[in-house]
Amino acid sequence: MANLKPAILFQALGDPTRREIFERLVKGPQAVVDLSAGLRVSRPAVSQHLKVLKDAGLVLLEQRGTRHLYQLAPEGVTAMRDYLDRLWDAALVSFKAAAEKAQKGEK
Amino acid sequence: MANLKPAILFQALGDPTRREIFERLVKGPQAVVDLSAGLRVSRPAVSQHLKVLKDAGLVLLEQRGTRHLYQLAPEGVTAMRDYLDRLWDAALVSFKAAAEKAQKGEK
DNA sequence: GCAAAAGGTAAGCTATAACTAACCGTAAGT
DNA sequence: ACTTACGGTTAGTTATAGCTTACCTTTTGC
Repeated sequence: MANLKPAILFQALGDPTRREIFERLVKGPQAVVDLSAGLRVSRPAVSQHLKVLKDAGLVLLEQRGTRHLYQLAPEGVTAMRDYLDRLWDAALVSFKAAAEKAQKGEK
Repeated sequence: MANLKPAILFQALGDPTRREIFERLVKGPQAVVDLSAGLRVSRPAVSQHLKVLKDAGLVLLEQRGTRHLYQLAPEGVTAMRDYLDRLWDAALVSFKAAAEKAQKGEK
């Protein structure tokens, strides 16, 4: 299935249009037509962006007849949050280590 | 100062090299020379990336003589986490709303 | 005062990401 | 069966992000 690798996730949300699509899906599942209405890019462009988001694991697809309903993928969001959390923790650790080292050095 | 707007933040971390630089700074403050050693891009490239990260508010600069020490900017990381948290909460809300609506509809 | 070290900036090149236009497939309605 | 709605895919174009090379400034050490 999806990678859920930070590299792919951040790159996917790095594009403004893609992030706008992503944010619109917060309100609930939406079809491609509804999404492209209100966006200043063509419908094929939206399709391409959705493919990127789906491959990244940020979005899920449910086909209802001809309508393709896209919605947020919880795992994608949590994966990014986890990444930032781990990063943050690691930063705190090395910050503490540096502080203690400085203490010893001053003694 | 820094924008701390999601658009800028995600775009900054969207680039692989930039994310690698960012992750290296987790271990603590580092100078440009040290950063570019081990990266397969030139030092000017690293400088340019650091400028982007700094403008985005993800990185702080402290000049010590000729050495420019870069370190993580806590606000940048927390800004991204907050963004994802809010997004997540909003998604939960609309999910609940949709579920209740479906309930009523089935009654 | 001069050389070396560190790093930012400018100019120019290149790869690629994002877009549109055109096309095709499929499901639903009449 | 024919038509309409919906949406994915391809081909081709263009803007730009990222890179290197070259250059300049500033600080430090001798």
